[in-house]
Amino acid sequence: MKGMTLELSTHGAAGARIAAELREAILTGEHAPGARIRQEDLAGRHGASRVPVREALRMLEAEGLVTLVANTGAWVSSLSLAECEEMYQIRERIEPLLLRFNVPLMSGSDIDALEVLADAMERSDDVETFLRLDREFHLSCYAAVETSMLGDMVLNLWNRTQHYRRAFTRMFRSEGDRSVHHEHQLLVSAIRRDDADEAERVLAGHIRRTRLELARHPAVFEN
Amino acid sequence: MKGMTLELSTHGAAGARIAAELREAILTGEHAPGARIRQEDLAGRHGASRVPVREALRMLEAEGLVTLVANTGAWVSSLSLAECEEMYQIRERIEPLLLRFNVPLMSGSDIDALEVLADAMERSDDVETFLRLDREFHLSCYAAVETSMLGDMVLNLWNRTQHYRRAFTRMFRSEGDRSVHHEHQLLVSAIRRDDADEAERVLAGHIRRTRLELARHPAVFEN
DNA sequence: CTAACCGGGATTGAATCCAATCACAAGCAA
DNA sequence: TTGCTTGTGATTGGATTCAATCCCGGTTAG
Repeated sequence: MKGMTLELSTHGAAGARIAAELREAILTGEHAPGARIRQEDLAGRHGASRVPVREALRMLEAEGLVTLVANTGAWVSSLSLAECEEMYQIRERIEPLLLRFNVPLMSGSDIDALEVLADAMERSDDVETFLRLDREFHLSCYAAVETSMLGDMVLNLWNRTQHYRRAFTRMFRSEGDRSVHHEHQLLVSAIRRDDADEAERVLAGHIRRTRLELARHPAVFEN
Repeated sequence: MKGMTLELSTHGAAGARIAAELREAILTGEHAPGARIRQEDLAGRHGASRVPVREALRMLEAEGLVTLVANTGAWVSSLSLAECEEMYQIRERIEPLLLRFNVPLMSGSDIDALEVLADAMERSDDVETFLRLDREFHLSCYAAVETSMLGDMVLNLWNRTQHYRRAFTRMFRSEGDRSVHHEHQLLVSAIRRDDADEAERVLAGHIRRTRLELARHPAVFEN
């Protein structure tokens, strides 16, 4: 009876916990690309030693969120416009596939929830809620299929480009782009009709248009 | 003059070095899927302590080559047939894209080298050389574009499925499949004509056919 | 005979300690 | 002033040490 299963014995998860919090801090923008990450800081902040901190940094490096240089330090990764475009091109190829896997698995209420998200997003004016709803909308399109490596890859691509999506939205959202919402509606409609082919086409076009829009605003990647 | 730049100051690279050797041991089949990996063993084998060993394991876990369970241990990752098929479907979508990036960058001698590989592969009878040449042929199709994350993703997919490609070849190569060589020739020909669209189509079909062939032989994934 | 229950050995996880490297500023020479 | 050198403090890399957990026997009660 000494197991204490209640507090889910936190031994053996320190690295993962630190990685999760640092990942969150990067995704929320609390740590911007290029920011230096000091091992001692992180260790202190989490009440741990530097050993699990270094494991966490290795994990985030593998995810591409952190860049490590031997004997020198760790920084939040940055992307050039070319790299970001490459990621969008990859997304354009694989997200439709993931969507195809999901379409036949989604229930009516799943799709209703999707529509609610799309509507809420259309009405949102705050940048952060817009970003949060957009992310949730798209990831919800892929939530029906249980853990798959394709899902992990897509999530990772979203994470690595998150900062630039935020920067873009902050700078150019005022030039309001209605077609995003239109495409989201088309996507929901195709999913509801169980038309995977059409859903794939709409999603690919949506990502492609977003990429072209981004390429038209290289200022997002300055400094 | 104490710098000793000759022996490229090995400090700060122990984890990476161990990871590279373990990765190689997994890819060559020296460590099969399911095999237990003990930290102390690896540490002893490389004359290092367990700290860099654990970093190496984290890296390989992120690559999907190793599976870690907290407080329990590390094993060489295995794949189910379904997971392997998923990876082939992903490859079918993204390798043509990577090929498209490369086609316009390849020189005449690059393409000649490709043809030499295809011919050598056709004449090979040993399983290991067949595998090595097949891998080299395909990866050479992507070698012109410098380091890109798409290239990393593709390489990773090849690595994770390497063992099952070997198992398949060992079991069923006798039922000799000529269309592989035919498709390789078609691919070289399309690249030489600088026809990226056709190269994409041929490659996607090639990967797709390989996947279907694999799915027809689930015995590869037993045990 | 079966199944639950210890307990020791093996193994992993994390903290501490020491070594190696780097960034940077002060000093020096041209 | 400008550029190079040098030494010192800050920071990371790796080894050692200690703690927590798990695996797997044997043991014992039912």
